[in-house]
Amino acid sequence: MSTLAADEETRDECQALAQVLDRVGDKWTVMVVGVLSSGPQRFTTIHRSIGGVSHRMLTLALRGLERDGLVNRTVFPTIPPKVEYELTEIGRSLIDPLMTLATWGRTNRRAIDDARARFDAKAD
Amino acid sequence: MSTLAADEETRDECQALAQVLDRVGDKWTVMVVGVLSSGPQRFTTIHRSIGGVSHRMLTLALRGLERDGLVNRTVFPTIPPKVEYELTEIGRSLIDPLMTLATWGRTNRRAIDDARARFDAKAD
DNA sequence: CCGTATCCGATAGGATACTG
DNA sequence: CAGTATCCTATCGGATACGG
Repeated sequence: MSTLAADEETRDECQALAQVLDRVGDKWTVMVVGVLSSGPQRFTTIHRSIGGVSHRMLTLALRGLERDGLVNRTVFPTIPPKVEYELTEIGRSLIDPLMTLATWGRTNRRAIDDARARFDAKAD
Repeated sequence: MSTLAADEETRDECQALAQVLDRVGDKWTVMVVGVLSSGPQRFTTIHRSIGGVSHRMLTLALRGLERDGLVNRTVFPTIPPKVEYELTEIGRSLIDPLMTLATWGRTNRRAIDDARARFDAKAD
């Protein structure tokens, strides 16, 4: 079987999928997961690694991940303060599904860009 | 290996992933893919199957998918007009990656909801 | 039946500046 | 260094109505 919403049971799959996208479908969250997949990182390190993300949005993305239990936040009460973020077990379990999607993207990027160009050309 | 952005090569993965989410990360697109995964459907049928989507947003979602070559649109010049949408080969190839994500969501939904509740409780 | 246009509110997201 | 608050803009998305 390879359908997502053929029957009642798979309708549930769509809901689950929608919830996942609600969590990681924003502009920066998956980037954060990607950066943290290589190990614990400090705020500033993440910030530089991603590049282009505003201070504010990175904070929000990290809060969201922490709230959902995908990321652990550890504060070292030093001066200046040091805060480390790391993926939790469940956070790490998200990497493979995301990799699957990324692979699909790399495989089909060219075809999609071409289709898009053709579509836009027809639209004059 | 199980990292997303450890080195330069995998940074590319993140870009690909970001592009995929740009395409399917909106509120309704994956629902449409889900509905169409069971075969060609007319506009109104899709509209009813999803439920809750506005006429306008469904049109936009379908346009986007058509533009990217994930969906074929066929117009039957009858009166009243009949328009059928179906996944293309590349569109169907997206189903499995999405299923992987959906499965992750179903598996971890409970844990995430709990973590969220705990986080919100602490925040008073 | 299908598509588009218009209007409107809600939210995402950037820039900046201020605290500890 | 890390987090928060404020302001402002652009985009998302719903409701409605009209055209083919």
